[in-house]
Amino acid sequence: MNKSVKKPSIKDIAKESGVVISTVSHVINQTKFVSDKTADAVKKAIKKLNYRPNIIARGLRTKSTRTLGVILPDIAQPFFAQVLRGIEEAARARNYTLILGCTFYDIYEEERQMNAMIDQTIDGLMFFCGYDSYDHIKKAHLSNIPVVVLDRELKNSEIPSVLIDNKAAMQNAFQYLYDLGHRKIGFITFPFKNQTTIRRRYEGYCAGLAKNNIEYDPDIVIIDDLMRLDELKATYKLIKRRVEEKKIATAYLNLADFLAIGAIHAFKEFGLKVPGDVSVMGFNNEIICEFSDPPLTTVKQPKKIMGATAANLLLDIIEGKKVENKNIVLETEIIVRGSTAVPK
Amino acid sequence: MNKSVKKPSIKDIAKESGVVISTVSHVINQTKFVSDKTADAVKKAIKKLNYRPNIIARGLRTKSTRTLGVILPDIAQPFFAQVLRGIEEAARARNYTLILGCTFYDIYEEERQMNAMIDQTIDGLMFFCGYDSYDHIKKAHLSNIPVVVLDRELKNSEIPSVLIDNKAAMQNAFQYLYDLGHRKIGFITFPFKNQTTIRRRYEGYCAGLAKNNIEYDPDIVIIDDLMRLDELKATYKLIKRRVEEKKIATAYLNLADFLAIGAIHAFKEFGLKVPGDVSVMGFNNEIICEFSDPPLTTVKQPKKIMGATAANLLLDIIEGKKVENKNIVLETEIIVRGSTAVPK
DNA sequence: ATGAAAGCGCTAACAC
DNA sequence: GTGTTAGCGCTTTCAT
Repeated sequence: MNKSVKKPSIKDIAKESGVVISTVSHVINQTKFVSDKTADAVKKAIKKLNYRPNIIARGLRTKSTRTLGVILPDIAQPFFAQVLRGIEEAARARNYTLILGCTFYDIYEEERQMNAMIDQTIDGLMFFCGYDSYDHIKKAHLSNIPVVVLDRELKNSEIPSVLIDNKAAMQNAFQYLYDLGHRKIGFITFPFKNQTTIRRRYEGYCAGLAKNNIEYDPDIVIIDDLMRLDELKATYKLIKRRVEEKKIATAYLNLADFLAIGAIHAFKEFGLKVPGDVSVMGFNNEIICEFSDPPLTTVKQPKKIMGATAANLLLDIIEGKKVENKNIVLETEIIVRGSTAVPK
Repeated sequence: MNKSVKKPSIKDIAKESGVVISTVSHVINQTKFVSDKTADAVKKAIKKLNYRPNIIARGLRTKSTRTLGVILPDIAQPFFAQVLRGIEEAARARNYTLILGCTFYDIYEEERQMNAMIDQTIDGLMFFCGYDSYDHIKKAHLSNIPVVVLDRELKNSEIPSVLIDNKAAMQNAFQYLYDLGHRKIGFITFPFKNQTTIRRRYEGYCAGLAKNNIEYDPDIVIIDDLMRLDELKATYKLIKRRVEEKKIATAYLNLADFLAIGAIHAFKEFGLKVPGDVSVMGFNNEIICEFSDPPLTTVKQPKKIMGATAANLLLDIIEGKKVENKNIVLETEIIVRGSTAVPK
């Protein structure tokens, strides 16, 4: 039916070029000197049979597959997708392939997939944790498989990490609004039980209050799990109540851009002008910020750079390069667009 | 320094449990009956030494790695991320792992990465093509590696595919606007040289015109490469000119949601009300549609289902199941939100 | 400069 | 029901 031929192996090349397989191996890997004449013959045979070495077999010998594992909660979230893009480019530039696993914020999946990847003898692992449970990561690290954690820092451990200073970034955002003249600054977030990244941003908000001697006002802090990406309505309801009760700040910081945009929708719906009546600020600088009306002022995370930095750090470790700093903190930046202004 | 021990192999388990390695293999793979007693001993040893089989070695023997390759242009685009999510879930449910490659619309990368994956002896390959060049895919298919193509159909080939009917979907969208009362319906798109998916949508627009006996009016068709995701300004400029020249339709279909949202921004900027003065319709039903102001009426593609369908199709083929339909066309649906209305 | 051969960890055919 | 063994495709040590 199909004239498809078995993939040629190193043996076939040896036979074709009249040498022995180890010689073929040496010309492929340039691991020993081979005379030009034989080398040419081998190369010709390789081309002729369209031979490419079997990475699996090589991996079995060398214990390296030039493959990196990436575990993250949900590829459909733009933040992860962007970071992954940075990882992908960096890995590719150094000739590594990526294996991807999504955990959907399931801690058991995290561990299960990690083990599955280790079974594949990946050369290293990059981790976005869904929650603050790190035992499995520490286990991997202890059994000598190189790990880099993203977007989180594992205190009191030797585990390398790449992240931003979420607290400082949010405090800067607070200060930006304060310096604009705002004194009633609110905060909108998910709950942060067991999720350090979220908690750190909240701490940044609180630090901003403290620094400027403003008292914490629960009326203008919305902490609710209902405001999921697909639950714009919940955000409406939460904000509607505050508007009706006139418990509204002159400006709101948000855990993330899409929360901010949900809030903007709600404010507009209830007759408040953005930024005229209320300023709104996001976090992450997703593409969506530019498409919002008004465009969203936000805190920019260097997402692609974060990915590339982590990948290169991991590869440096794998390749035994000397790395001076294993806990890299990247800079953030406030991107001013149209959703913030001086208060009335 | 580190007390880390070599990973146990099947030999270690054999020794520990006092049997021979093939027996261990049989209890692991349940490939032959083993007496309860020995099986228990083996299982105990496995647990004790925390043994997990080396997938690489197994792959070398069995020619199967339970790994699927996915090649797509850019993971940071929500459409691909969503489809990938469907792939991931389906693959995981059937105990397969994913390898990911991004090509960034580089046709050489497509082929390079495909080959790299085949070297890894993946069990099958899923492909989003950046352009209409399929030779490398056909080559893979001919050398018997199972392939499924997404979002595109390879006419006159045996290659399985999963996609929507882009032409019909866009024509339906046209009809929706027509039935609303619109007679001047415009179209905004990227150029579609060598990109079938885009061209099919354009054809759907034209078919809608033809079906309703409306003449093609170049004044209200915008075909331009400048309107990239990060180029909101280009969209402004393109639309501004039309507004100034009063060459504006009462409704616009768009190749994709973000183009539609860019258009909405521009229209609003130039004093036109959406949907009062002009209706706007997107394509894809990204999350962003809900966050737009007004929320965007659009054509929904079943993205996760597309991914899952493709993954299951591929796995059925790999596992030798009988599949009746290798070219699956999924249904689309018009999602009505606030950006469309009857014309004034 | 090239060849022979062991062995990575596993599966599967075959023998007992 | 369990054991023996060949071999997947490759790298690498050692001989020549």
